[in-house]
Amino acid sequence: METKPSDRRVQRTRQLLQEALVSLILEKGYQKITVQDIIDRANIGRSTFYSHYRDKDDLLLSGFDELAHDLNRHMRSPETPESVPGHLLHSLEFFTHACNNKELYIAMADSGGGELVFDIARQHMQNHIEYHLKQMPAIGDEIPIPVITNFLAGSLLSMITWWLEQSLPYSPQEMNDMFNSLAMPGIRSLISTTDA
Amino acid sequence: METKPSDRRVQRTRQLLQEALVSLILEKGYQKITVQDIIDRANIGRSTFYSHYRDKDDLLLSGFDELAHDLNRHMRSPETPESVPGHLLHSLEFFTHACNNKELYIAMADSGGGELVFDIARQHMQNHIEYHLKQMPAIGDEIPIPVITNFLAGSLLSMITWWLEQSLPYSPQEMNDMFNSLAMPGIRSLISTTDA
DNA sequence: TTTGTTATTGAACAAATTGTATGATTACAT
DNA sequence: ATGTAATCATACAATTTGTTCAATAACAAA
Repeated sequence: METKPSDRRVQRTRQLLQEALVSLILEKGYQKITVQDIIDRANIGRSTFYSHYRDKDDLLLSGFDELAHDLNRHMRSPETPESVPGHLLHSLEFFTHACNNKELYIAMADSGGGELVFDIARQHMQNHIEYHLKQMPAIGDEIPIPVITNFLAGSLLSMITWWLEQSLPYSPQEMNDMFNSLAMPGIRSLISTTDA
Repeated sequence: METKPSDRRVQRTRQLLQEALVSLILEKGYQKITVQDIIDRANIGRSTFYSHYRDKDDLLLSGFDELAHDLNRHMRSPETPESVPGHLLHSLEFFTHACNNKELYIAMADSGGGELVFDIARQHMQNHIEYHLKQMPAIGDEIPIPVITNFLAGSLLSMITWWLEQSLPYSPQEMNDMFNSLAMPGIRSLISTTDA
């Protein structure tokens, strides 16, 4: 894939807008940001903004999309073996990715953009988690899969958010270990041990 | 506490506004609601609205406050014994309260008001959970209390939200049982069993 | 350098929304 | 019947939004 020559200007414009948005979120929170604020900081014309994005929301979500794609790329790279004893979810990838892109993550998690982004983030996580759950040894049917999935995605998302708000007081590995210590015993207890 | 005679009109106005907001949230989502929408539906004058509430947010949060107070009242009523074997958190109260006030809860959890309300809801839950955690037999210090608290509040909140979005497919008791099956094993594993 | 294409600019614009201020009107207790 | 307090209706300036359009700038190809 070659980038067309004329695309460079476009890309530069989009990047300036994204950066402006992120810095503004960290300053005053997403809700209070106005389109005028964004284009002022980015030095971009008003009509140019609206030729690229429909909305303020559109701009935010496009940034989130890139982030999600990047995360997916890291997820698929099989650096981590499939079955580490206690770590069945590859949750470490979430923590490290959040750590490596903390400004973006903090901006996303911060007041305002929240709700919009969180719904999508939870959906991503649930897809990922569901995939791993299905690879696990037979899980009893006492608790429906969607409930388990939601439980794991919710607690993981909550821990990551807390971690970001606290300015990353622990390493990704430590956070992941704690998450697994808290969340996985409940999951393991569901695995049918009747065949042993 | 007697309600002053002139307060009745005030109360009626406030209630009309609250109800209008809730019904509008369920229709179009909080974000897209305008103050004009609210006062139109409630048949309340513009200036009256602003004499009661500073904002759209203010109106939303005032409704949430009432809900939280009501929940606290139920929490304190000692109908449920302090130490049910597997249920150390009184999490059942959350589920039943959500069930009894589902319209309000759904409106609160629904797209838009989310972020605002969720921060406060999580804070309430964390306070409650922290109280219960401190009453538990010595918990090892491998995992800091705030992490545990956040984990529990996050997963509980996530499960309640999911439950509401799915239109209450299970009973409060069932939901609570599932939550405890998933969340508590991780907590129990932290309790120092060295003294047995 | 010249030419043609495409992105960006700047300004102006209507529409909608916000929060405030005002005097008239209503509800209600005494 | 009277007085107080809440509500109403309307108007208002200030922001914000998203669109339009002609002028300008960037850039590739000739």
